[in-house]
Amino acid sequence: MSKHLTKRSDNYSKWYNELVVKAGLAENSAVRGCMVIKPYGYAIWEKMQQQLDIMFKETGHENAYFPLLVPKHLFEAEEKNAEGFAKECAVVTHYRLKSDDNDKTKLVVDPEAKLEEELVVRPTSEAIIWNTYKNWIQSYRDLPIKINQWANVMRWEMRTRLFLRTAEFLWQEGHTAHETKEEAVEEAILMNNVYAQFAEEYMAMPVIKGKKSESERFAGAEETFCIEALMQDGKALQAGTSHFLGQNFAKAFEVKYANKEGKLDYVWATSWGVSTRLMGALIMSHSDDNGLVLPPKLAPFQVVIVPIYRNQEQFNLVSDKAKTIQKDLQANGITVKFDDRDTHKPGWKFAEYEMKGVPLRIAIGPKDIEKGTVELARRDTLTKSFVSADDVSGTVIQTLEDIQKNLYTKAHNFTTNHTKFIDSYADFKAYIENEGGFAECFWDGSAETEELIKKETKATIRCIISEDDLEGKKCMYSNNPAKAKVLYAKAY
RNA sequence: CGGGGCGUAGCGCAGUCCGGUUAGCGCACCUGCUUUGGGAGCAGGGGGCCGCAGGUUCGAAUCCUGCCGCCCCGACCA
Repeated sequence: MSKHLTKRSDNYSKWYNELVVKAGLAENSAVRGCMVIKPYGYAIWEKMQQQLDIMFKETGHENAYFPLLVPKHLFEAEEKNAEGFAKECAVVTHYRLKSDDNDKTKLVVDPEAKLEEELVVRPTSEAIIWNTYKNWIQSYRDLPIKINQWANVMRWEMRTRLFLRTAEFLWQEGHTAHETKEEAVEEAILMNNVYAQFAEEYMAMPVIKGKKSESERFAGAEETFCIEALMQDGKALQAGTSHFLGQNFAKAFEVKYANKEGKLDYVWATSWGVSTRLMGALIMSHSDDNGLVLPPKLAPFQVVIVPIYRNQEQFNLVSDKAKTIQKDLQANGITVKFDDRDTHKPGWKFAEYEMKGVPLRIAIGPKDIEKGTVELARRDTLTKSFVSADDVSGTVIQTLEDIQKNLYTKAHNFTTNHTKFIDSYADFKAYIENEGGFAECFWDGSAETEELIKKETKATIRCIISEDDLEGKKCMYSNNPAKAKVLYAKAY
């Protein structure tokens, strides 16, 4: 492993790519656009999953699993959804290989084994799920259905980047069915709020909640709610989306229920998801030129203990102390790794855990044993202090809380400092070009304005913040009466 | 799919223009000794179908042709 990471100020994108690899989170694989998520990276994803799963269950959802492959006729049933995803679908056309007649060591697709109907590798699961819900729903007594699935999906993207955009990615997708429009809208908003809460409390990442403009909406949705986060390079990252699907899928799949009056009606739907892209968001929100910085609530281990010693006798002494502290911390619910490997030196370990973003490091050496102290090093501030070995747990618990808060505060200040209200297009262009960040602006609600601004500046409407109090407000671009206050930014 | 670049050890690269001993360097790896409070030092060692397939030549990593793959910039996107 090389010693240094490219600096963010030199090349942000290179910094990110190197960081993901050097911190042991993920790497590119032999499959185009698909990544291998390595154990340390997967451990973070598991932490995210565990917490989200708890939150989904608290809001009344159950997990289930639907097939990876979707028959083409089902996939095309909801027109807009099909059209939106058609360009990036992997398709299974055959079910068998055979050895090549010209070269027995090679395999070729057996032309005899062509499928009568192609199977689409799911880019999202609405189709297969709604086709299933059709069989599950007859009466209002069958509603609501609130299901989540943890799965992989595939979207054949042109250009991929580890975690931010890969051809295959892991995510969760919630799919719910409701009696009324109001209930479905409420559900979509609720889940967007759950995402926002997760981002802020666990990822320590401030987000802006809003809804998408029509052009940025999910294919097949009536309304898309989203959370947007600002990365350190001033670009926005869509961190989660929650869709109110209206009756579009119910109509496409003929999902009707008998209501309390005995009349048949189409059900109302939502879907919502967050993906391994959250890993990218987490990495970019807090990390620095020394490597990853993780919030304590999502770190695979919150504390690492590094022993320092010259000989076996010292090691035994230090190791005893370390194990006592480790047990005590574990008893307090803190995850601790004691790195007693003799194959690497302390300095190497310090650098390594800094790269991996472990929130707190405890070093214990002969001097500490003498003085009854340990050295405590914070990853977020890179500061070190000596604390009494008698109450390490108390100090650690307090410090971990501080770190979690500090990361949020830092990110929040960054977002606030890089969010500007702008009402002149000239200022807007200069801001997007030179500073980067969120721009709050009034918008006339037209797709033309949106499109032109995108063409001229590469900034897009990340979300609509509000549609109230627009009396006398003018669109920054067209000067026409404003229909909404929106957030613009260049996006990932 | 348009424009640019690159394929040489696990990783990062030099060598290619101008063909010529045994293909080299850094990191990593292995062995030994000394080390261990911020990525240790010295000594020794292992590892290459030079992207693939043809061609030119006495001789090809180097020249020619074709193919494949990857990266970057655009269009597309959670």
